[in-house]
Amino acid sequence: MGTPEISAEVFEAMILDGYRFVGLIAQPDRPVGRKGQLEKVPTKVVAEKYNIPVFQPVKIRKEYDFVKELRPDIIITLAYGQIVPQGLLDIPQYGCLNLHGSLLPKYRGAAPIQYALINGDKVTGMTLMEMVAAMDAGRMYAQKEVEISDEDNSTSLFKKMAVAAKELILEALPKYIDGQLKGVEQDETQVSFCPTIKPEQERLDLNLTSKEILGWIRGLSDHPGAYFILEEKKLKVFKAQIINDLVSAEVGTIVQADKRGLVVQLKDGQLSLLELQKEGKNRMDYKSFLNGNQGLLNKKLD
RNA sequence: CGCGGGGUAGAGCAGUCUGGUAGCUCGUCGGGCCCAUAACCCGGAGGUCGAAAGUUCAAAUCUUUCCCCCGCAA
Repeated sequence: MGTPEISAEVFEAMILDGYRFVGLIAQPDRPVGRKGQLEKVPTKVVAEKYNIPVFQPVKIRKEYDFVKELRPDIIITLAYGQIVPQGLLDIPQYGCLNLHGSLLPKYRGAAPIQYALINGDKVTGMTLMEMVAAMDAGRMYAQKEVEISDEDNSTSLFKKMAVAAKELILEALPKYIDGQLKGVEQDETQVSFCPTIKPEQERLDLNLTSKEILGWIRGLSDHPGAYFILEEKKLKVFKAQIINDLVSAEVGTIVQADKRGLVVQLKDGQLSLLELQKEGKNRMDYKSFLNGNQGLLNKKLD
């Protein structure tokens, strides 16, 4: 069970490693883009390539009887996107395993990879765990750490996590089936959550510290992108760098706008904006942006 | 028929309302200045103005149709 690109990668790696799938469960295809055309979810593309049956129930909570007929030995889940009901968890004889994008018990929930960046973590990882009714609360069978570099953003970290997820499942699944993995209960005192990021959270809050703002920029880049407001319009920032801890102007003021950089004052330092996109325009580097947007010095972002 | 912005030199933009010599910033090439430079000065190259049709003496600009890109919403 899985839906987005990272799920598709791991799915295909398992197929190529010799695992036989009796079916794929994914979220329904959704209209994408301005034309509202339906686009196949990434895992579905892989499933069709290998002639694996695809199931896309609108509400898995109610529609899961078909799974009994598939007679799966085990169910593997990665970023499916719906809560899986107990009735479904009870079907496979070897149970249900979930690949989660954090080092549990930290970051239970929908957006663990983004939150690792938002919080400026240096390390995160994938956890292979038992699925239970409570979200991401089951026993842990194996983990694989992933280092986060300063250059990482959401896109690059997802790629690293996909690699880790492939390695983890291919190493650990045979051991699990042989009963070699005992599983460890999660330390409930260390649990933290990372709910879905809402659209209003994509707007950068000038009350935050420079590190926190940089975290949001990295966590939301390349998609959907975090933004400031400049002259009533959204100004997305995809890449930025903290250049010093000076405070020489009011927070939000553009203190430099020339070929050396486009720099905004934050409450505890100055942030150089490197890749931007104004509403209705293409994404570009700061030099191009400044060529077409002159006179920005001393203006304010909100 | 969901709402909105846009397509002009390699890049980013102005010019379109009010038709009349193709403009700005940057890059690039050549030269100069300097101990030196991403700084400064001088000069050059580089455009079928997204496409097609129409109106006009004359269209980047007005009319019509089409193509493509982006933001929002889903």
